[in-house]
Amino acid sequence: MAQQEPREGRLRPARRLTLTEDVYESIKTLVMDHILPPGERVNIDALARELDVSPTPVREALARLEADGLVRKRPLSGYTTTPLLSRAEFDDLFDVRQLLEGATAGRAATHASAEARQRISVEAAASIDVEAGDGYRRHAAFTALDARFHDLIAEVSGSPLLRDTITRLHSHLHLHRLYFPVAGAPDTNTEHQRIAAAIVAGDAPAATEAMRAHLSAARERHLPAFDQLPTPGTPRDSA
Amino acid sequence: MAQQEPREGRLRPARRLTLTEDVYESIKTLVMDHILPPGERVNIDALARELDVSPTPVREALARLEADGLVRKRPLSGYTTTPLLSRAEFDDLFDVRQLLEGATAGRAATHASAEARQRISVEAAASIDVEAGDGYRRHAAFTALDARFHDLIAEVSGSPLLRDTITRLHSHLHLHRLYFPVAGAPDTNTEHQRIAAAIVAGDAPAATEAMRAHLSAARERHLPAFDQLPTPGTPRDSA
DNA sequence: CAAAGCAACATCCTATAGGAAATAGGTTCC
DNA sequence: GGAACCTATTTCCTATAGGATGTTGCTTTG
Repeated sequence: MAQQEPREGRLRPARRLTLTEDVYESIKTLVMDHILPPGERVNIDALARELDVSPTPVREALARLEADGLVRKRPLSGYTTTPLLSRAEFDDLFDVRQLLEGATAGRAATHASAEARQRISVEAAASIDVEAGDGYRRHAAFTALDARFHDLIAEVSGSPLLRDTITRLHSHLHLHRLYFPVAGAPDTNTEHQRIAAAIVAGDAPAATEAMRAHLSAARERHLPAFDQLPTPGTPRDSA
Repeated sequence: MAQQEPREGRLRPARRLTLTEDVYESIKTLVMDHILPPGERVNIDALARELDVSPTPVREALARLEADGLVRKRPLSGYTTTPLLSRAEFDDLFDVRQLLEGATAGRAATHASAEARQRISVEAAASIDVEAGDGYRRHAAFTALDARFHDLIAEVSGSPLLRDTITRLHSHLHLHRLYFPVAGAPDTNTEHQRIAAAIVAGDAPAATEAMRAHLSAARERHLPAFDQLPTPGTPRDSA
């Protein structure tokens, strides 16, 4: 576990309405940031002690996270964090992203309000100031910005179902290797601006194509992560 | 006291490995079959008594169902079953289905094994014997058959992620009005066979188009359900 | 007669305890 | 020396009890 705070400091910042909700967000962050390593066993009691709550809300939060695909539950053996994406799963993910997000970009170009187009344009332009910060911090900021841009387009597409589906997919993306050098930030910004321009211009086919090209390029940028680190596939999936 | 003997009639047929899993399936069936009406409050204790288990596994199952979108949880007010789909949500659902399932049909046509094509062909042909049975029984059988056909194509498409996504969508479809006269069974069979033929022939564009046309027709067939019954939108969503 | 305030109720949420199963380690036998 | 068996520990899973909160119905007042 290796969590520094022994007892007094709580992980969750402020009580929301229900404790379970807070625990859910806390564990989700733990998994997303790989503080709980992928493929690792998750001890319910230990986690409950760590968060200073009873096992019950932890169990409930874990059940939700299982449906989200962030943890797995083997019937009589407890929970484990979902293993890292294999090369095949990663390719599959980006295939589906191209399909879904290409559609959202096209829909956004077709029927989006003027105010929405403005927001997209601003968001794409704001991608510049990511240069600040260093290392992990910089990477986290970049990832968050990218996620926000894609989610914004999904929101504007006018299909709540499509947006939810894509959001779910993005959670899976975080199961990818988080700590690999992100070299293509400038390229990403350029591609984002191309997409934004097509949407603002109302050119649906161009927006779709720009999005698909962006995702294709992003896939290529992520690819080296599979060669330079050990255990490319599922580390300890003994099921 | 842990292994309680079968008291009265139990809802779940046979213990799987974990009690929570059984409870999850039981509640899911209850919601799918509208035994728990859409938009209705779900009492945890009452449900636990009904299933003859403690509230804990019920709570855990409900958490999973919430992630599935079958129930909603209002922070300090308990769980409610998801309201019936509104017209807009229904249209949205079929838009996304056309996008996703059109893709699966095309992919199936492109790269599916000979054995898989055979299975699809058989499944499409087997759609005939639905004529037996009466009323609810017949409708349930037809729905199950339709779901199996679509799932089979998704499975053969070679994209696990796409298949999972579609499966999740189909759960939402069951939130639609379950008890409306299904008049277009023969049409459905014909359309299914057209799709199957295109996949067997390896014609991806034709398979995609056939699937999209099928879903478009199915949408039209379902449409009257919105006119002949009360509360077309969200009945009691006071959030 | 309507609206606001109050009180009782029902329900959810959290905590704790005990039983059952699987895993891991050591020992014994081949 | 290796493999299988047995035992002990750890962990999960289920059940029950108590505190806190939202909701509902009734009464009272304008």
